[in-house]
Amino acid sequence: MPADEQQVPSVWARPRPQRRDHPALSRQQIVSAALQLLDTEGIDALSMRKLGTRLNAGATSMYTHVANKDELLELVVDEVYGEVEVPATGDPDGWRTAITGCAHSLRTTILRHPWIVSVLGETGLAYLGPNVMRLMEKMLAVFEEGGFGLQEADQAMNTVVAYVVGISTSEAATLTALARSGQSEQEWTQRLLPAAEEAARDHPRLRRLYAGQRGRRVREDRDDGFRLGLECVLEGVTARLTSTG
Amino acid sequence: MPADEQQVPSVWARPRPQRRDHPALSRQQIVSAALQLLDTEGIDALSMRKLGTRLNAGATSMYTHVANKDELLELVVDEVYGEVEVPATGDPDGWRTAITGCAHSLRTTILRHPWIVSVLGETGLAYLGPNVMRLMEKMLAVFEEGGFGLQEADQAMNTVVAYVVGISTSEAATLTALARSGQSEQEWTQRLLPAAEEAARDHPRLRRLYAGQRGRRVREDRDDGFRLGLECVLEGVTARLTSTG
DNA sequence: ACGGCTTGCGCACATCGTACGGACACACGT
DNA sequence: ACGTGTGTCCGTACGATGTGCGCAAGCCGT
Repeated sequence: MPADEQQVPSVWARPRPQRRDHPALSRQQIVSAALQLLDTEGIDALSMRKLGTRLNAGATSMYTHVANKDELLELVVDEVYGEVEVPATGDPDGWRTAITGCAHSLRTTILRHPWIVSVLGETGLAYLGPNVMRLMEKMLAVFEEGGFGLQEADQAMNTVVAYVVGISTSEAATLTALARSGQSEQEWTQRLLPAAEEAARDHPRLRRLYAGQRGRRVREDRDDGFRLGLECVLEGVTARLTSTG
Repeated sequence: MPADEQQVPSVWARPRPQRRDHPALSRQQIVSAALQLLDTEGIDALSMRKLGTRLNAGATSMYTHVANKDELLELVVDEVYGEVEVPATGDPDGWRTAITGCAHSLRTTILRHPWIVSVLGETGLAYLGPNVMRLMEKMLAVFEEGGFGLQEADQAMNTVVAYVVGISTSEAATLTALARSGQSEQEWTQRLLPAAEEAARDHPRLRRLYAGQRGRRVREDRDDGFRLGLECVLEGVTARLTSTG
């Protein structure tokens, strides 16, 4: 070993890359990094090793802060639910606009993190994360202030959320497929349309439907469809679950 | 032994374990075996190797009939959608009962194959499988016979399906978690309830809700909730998308 | 000074999807 | 009769994954 090894400190002499001045990793950091990785590269790209590298950490270092990958995903999902906004209601008639706002916020949140729908089927919504609890409580509050009883508020919430999640699942799957294809939405639909028309050969109604929307069905159409469907759901909820409806 | 023993020749005389008289594996066989494996052991248990073993085949033999695992999953999903029944409508007012029946069939189909919801987020509903196409066409037909225009029928179908898929996603996730825990539904909820109440500490409405359903929320309640929500959705669809509503 | 506690990490293992090339049985042109 | 495909099956191998285990190293109370 040379004497002047301090000049270019050899790996051995290095004063340990300041190890434990304070914990270099935290659960929150891990969750944030995972969220970012998921958003930029999709769900298939999330591996513990890659996540570790992002955090200048070893692959298995996360296991001191998180039990396993599934638990990490649950944490990230709850983090995402924290982004959903529930407008406050002023007057008793404001519940419908508040819930409408909440539904839109939920949808855009899901579409901002499209990978989430391939995790929902495993965690469900009933896993008791704090942000999910907060969201549910707020929605229940809105319905109650709107004159719903607790049971009816619960039923209404479940119905609305189911609709939003259902629509968003299908939309998010489309978004993911589109992102994976690397094409623009125009190219993608143009390339897919012949196959769709072929598959609809024996189905006249589907053929008419496709023909009617040749090249369309872009974001604005999906937004309108969502809005209209939501109005249907709220209409029915009003009619069946309130006395004033 | 009869003279025509060539019909059942001895094992040794048999002309090679009939290799290529006709292909030993078929796409349909593979899909069926995969479906059975998924139903009995869940989505994590589906690996190409295990599937091969089930079929007395090598691990990579399936790739002559199926491009890759994702494509296999798409095929299985379409197979499952083939189980959904759409009752026929006689009179123009029958659309609502027909769609109700279809919605129930869709839900029970999903709950019979709970793993499917963790695949829906990747394939979506718009992947053009023949059974999905047939299902959509039938639903559109029911709505059209009920007096809906094509656009309105499409909108109504999307709304109803979204609601059903949304509800079923959450229910299927619960079922999967329950199956993984290996406990009975009673044990499971009993064990989870303290955690739920703890998580609801700062959320009075959720606390009341949990208190009100101590130990309940079993299958009958979920069925009733689904039915009621579906009525809401159909009510709104009637009101907003038909002229007669 | 010393021993426990917490945090991070290198290594190893089992398992996964699947690319590749060979083997085998048939169909067919010559 | 004999090559020459052609379609089917599988043994092997490669890279990647989740994660259990044990060690190292700083920190803290004694």
